[in-house]
Amino acid sequence: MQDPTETAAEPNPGLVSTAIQAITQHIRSEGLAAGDPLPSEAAMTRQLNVSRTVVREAFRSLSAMRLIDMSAGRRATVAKLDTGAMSMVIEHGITTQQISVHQVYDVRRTIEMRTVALAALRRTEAEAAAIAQSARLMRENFQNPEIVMEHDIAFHEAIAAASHNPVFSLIVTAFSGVTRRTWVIGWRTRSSSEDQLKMIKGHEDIAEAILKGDPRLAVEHMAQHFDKSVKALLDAGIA
Amino acid sequence: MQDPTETAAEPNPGLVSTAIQAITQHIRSEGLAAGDPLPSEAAMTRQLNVSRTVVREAFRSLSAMRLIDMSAGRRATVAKLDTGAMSMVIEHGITTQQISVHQVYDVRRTIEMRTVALAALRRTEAEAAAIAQSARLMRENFQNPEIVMEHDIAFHEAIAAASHNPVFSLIVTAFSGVTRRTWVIGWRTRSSSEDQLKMIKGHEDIAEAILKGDPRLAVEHMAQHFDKSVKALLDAGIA
DNA sequence: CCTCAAAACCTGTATGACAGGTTGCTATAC
DNA sequence: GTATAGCAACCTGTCATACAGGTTTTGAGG
Repeated sequence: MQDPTETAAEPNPGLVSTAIQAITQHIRSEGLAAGDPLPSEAAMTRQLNVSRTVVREAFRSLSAMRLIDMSAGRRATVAKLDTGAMSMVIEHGITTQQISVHQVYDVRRTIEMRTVALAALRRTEAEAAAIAQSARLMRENFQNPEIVMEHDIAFHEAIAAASHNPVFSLIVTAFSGVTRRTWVIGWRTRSSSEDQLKMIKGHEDIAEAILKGDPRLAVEHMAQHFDKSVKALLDAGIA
Repeated sequence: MQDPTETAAEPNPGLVSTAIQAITQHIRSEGLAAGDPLPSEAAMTRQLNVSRTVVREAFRSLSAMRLIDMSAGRRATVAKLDTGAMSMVIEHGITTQQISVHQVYDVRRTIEMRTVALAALRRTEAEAAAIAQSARLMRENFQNPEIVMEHDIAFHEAIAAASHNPVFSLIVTAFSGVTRRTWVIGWRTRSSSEDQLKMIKGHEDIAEAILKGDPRLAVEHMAQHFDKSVKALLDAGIA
């Protein structure tokens, strides 16, 4: 906040940053959509009058953020919306202890209270079925934590998808990485199978409310689910 | 979901992806915090037994996501949490028409209904003052839309900061770019100065509720604010 | 018109070179 | 003994070139 170089762009733009901007600008001005091809590195090299090294680092940077897709031999293409970069930012915040798991859960709760309501209102039959399916698979595999976790994650992502707002999906999916790192901890604090099955029951309740198209009920069950999950993490000592 | 190469890592890892993982892994395993230095490119080159080109593209990619800071002559350092990458993802979604402004506003509304409540509960005196200050500056400059907009953005970011959850700040700030592109449109639909001042009054109401520490009232005013903003955008034909 | 192989083009990676910035050490001056 | 100036070592930024291997285009031959 005090350092102007912090808030403003870069003090020294640097050729690579310039190239990155040129590429994104190209996407914008040409009105490119997902899947459309971008200029080749050679073309960009001529246009910007810089070395291929610079252009390549720019392309690679955009690829790392999953804004473009690169593969050998083919020209880069505009990418479909993807969580890649967001996940990495969140992970980075966690591993460098700039954000806590608890804080992520608070955001998740806020968002999923909304996605579950929207899902109840907007879900297609297929989406309702997919959500219920994930819940069912959790129960069927409840002796194998790893598998239960994956279905749990799929469950929440399916609800986000059923909200029909890709921005919600984006954020929920970005948090999945964190979930993968902490889920088992929460599971273990549910010492008895009874507790574990009760937690799975919570998911089934949510799925049922979505199927019935009852947003109020869905929100209520989701709130309970999160309260229990957060409590489990707190009990395990996760700040 | 159907394509395994989509969810799993890359089909062909690629040396650069490997290097990126190695660097993030280094941060994790060494427990580095923001500001700590990373190995030099030369060191990484030796460790991974790849060319400097590859290592460099990896560093540059992480720099583009703002996970690390690079500058000439100095070794790269672990970066403070920054919105950079998230903003770019959102912008990319908007410009390639994979998400709509309306969808972003729906997410903003969801999140800011929460941040405003948390701010009312947790804000320090200084934070409450900063929020009120932004609202005041909006009124003082209300003839200059550009300036009003910047204070509007600062207002919402200040509220997010006062929630004391950096993840909320991260997301709210990531949306600011979208706001900058659409704000003026909403402003123009408020044809009369009276309407414009009424909108500014809404901000002052929010600031006051936060100062009073009344989350319920704050949420109520925030809800009204968003309802009006979204209506203004809809009137202007923004989907 | 179809098929298939070569050519043209593209990205992935490696190597070497040099400019310019940063840091730390050392030798000199005080 | 201490402070300082300057040099050496190291580091990143950019460029040029080369070649391997994948992809698309083209054109010749059937």
